[in-house]
Amino acid sequence: MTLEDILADLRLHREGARHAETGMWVASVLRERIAAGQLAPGSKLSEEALGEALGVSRNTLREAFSALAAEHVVTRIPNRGVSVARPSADDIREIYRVRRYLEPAALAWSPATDNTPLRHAVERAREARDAGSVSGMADANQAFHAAVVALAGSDRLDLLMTQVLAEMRLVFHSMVADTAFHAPYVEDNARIVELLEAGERAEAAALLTGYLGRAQDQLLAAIAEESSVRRS
Amino acid sequence: MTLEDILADLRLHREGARHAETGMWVASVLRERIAAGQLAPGSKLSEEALGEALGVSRNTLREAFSALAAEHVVTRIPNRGVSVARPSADDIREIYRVRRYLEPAALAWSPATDNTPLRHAVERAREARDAGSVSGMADANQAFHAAVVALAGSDRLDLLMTQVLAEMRLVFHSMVADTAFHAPYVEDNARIVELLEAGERAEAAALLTGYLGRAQDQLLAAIAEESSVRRS
DNA sequence: TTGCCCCAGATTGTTGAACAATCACCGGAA
DNA sequence: TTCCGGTGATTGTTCAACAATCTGGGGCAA
Repeated sequence: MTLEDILADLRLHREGARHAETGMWVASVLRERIAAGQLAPGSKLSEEALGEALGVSRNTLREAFSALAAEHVVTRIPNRGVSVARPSADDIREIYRVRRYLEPAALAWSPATDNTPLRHAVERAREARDAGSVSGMADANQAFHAAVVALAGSDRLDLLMTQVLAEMRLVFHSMVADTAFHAPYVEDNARIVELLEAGERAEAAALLTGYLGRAQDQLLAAIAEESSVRRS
Repeated sequence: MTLEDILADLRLHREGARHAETGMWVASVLRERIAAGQLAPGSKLSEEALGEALGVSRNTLREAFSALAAEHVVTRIPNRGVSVARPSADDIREIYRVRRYLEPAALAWSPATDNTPLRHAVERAREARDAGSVSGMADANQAFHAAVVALAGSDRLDLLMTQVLAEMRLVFHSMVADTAFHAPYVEDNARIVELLEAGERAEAAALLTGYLGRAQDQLLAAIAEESSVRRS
């Protein structure tokens, strides 16, 4: 799908939401498109073209860009505009740095709460794996990790995790996704839920920490591969 | 100092910073004023008055407001404008929820690094305490907790902590600050550094967790007191 | 008097056009 | 080839206007 097609598609969304929060509405539309991979990492987002497509003024569009830039969904370079973020190796390291503190802490120190969301995510991941759906597995996995952080019951931490997971989606979009990457983690997640329900919080946290370290290394290797291919 | 004085003072700052990042410049000026307590919690920030005072258009000012609202420094109510945030009891609970996960995690799981910033903050706090400077103690304490999170080496977590601490300053501004509140924590912080240097990370984290819980309870009690006084 | 509706004034939300500043590209000179 | 300078395109910022919404108060009925 070319960028022209995307713009044409966006033109169809130009209904409601006039006045009061138009900027945020634009931001959510773009966020959605980027998360779905319709706007590939690195794509330049022209103010004029997008504004015309969404039926919104450049000023309002700019407000949306500011919000997305704060979320690292989009990269803004002064006088050169914004483009869909393309996470670097350093970005991946930073993402996992955040996750390696947030997720084990939530597992280890949260008050006992309902963890059906965790079990549900594991179940969905198994179904997706058995159906051979890569995107299904990725989605279920994201839901699992979001649920882990949600144990802490903090809106701020949930928001941070949401943003980090959105950036993770960008990472996946800029590399080839295959079943082999996601599959092993399905049962790791299941094991974490077991440990958590057995009250072995420290062990659950330790397992998760190790697993996040391995995932990071795998991604970094894949990214290195990818970029050397791109160079050749 | 009346709001009129503040505006007059701001008018003097209208030099440089034309083009390229004016919006962020305005945001930083406001952030500074709010952190210093010159703009009290609850103050309404009129677009027209502020824009005129800073010599900046309403559109640019709006961009600054968006940034500050994302940081919870300012509260934005649609069609009713923005005002300096006045943290509620729930906000305080949320702040401490974030801190009770972030800070112990940084203590417990960070790679061994240089912790002279921690020692330095403790030293500054002791000096401020001995000099009877409440604001000095508050500043040193904030520096200590920022340094704790900085152990993790994550820009994102640092940023989150910075925002949380900025909100803490607002909490202090909306209540009477006294020496008795800050003093006991000076030696607690010193003890945490000792434990950390002795390699007793888990103990350091546990001490911090308990201390944060107590601080939260104290603040909630103080806020309840304050608001009942305000009502009478 | 008390409570409610509705209206005018003020403020915010959004737009479109304009100009300044900066960048990317391209052709010519050494 | 490499460097330099101009030119067009895009972004950064301002301004003025209008639409939408809120606030406060006056009049009206109970």
